[in-house]
Amino acid sequence: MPEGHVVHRQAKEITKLFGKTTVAVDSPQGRFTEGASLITGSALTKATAQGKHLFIHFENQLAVHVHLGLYGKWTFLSERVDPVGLIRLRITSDSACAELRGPNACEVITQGEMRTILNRIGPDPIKGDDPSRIREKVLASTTPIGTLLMDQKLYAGVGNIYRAEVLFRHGINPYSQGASLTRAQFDEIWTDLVQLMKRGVRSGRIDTVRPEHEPRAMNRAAREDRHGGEVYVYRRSGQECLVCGSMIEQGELQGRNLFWCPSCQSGV
DNA sequence: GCCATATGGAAAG
DNA sequence: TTTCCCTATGGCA
Repeated sequence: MPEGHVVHRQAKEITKLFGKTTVAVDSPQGRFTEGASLITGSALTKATAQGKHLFIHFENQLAVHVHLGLYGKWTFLSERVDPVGLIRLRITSDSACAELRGPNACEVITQGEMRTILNRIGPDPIKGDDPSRIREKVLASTTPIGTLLMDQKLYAGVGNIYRAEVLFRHGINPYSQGASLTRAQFDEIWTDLVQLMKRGVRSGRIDTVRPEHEPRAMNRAAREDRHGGEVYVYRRSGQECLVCGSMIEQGELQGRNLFWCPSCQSGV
């Protein structure tokens, strides 16, 4: 259940474990048996990520496109073991084994199909992409910024946690229209996402609390939640804001949980 | 055992 | 805007 930073880590891990290796691919669950037959025996060259999409490239020019969705999960092992649960895709080499459960998407695609997918995904802060092509769209939009941030055609890799946290860090109300932001605010948000998400790639967790608020945040995340990081508002509704002490609020936007501080994020 | 929940996204209406 | 799909887990009987 990752946001973009985790997918980038997984791409690196898969490349490290299996890059330039001829692997065996199978589907213990059975739903990817046909796809597996198209690539097993071909050398895995590398894995790459754009936003939350993962691509595992093979020497025969085919690739496996994986999107984890809400439930998907990779497990990396040093050797193949008896399958536990429903394993859609399994990659095995002499020295490693990767198991994939519950993905939203797991399919073999051609180079052309990969381009089609990449073309509909927006710039990715983690890759250092240029946000200029989405700046005017956001600044002209009557849609809430809290919705725009979750739109993968605009902000590739941003999920519910980064959305909530970056808006808090800039004092922006999630319901403010994109058009109500200044150009400077757009740029601040983007720059901050680049830093936060790159840090997430390095650490494997989402930490958004600034050093000066760190003492109040210490160990809260570990006690309160299991997403594995220290945050200001995500899943902290009903608790005190780490900055001003107000109660964090919870709402819903596009069917997803939304968290914000009504005091710190009262303005645009 | 049963139920609610989850860091998503696409299809259906 | 609602429904559906994918799977595992934790809380509660």
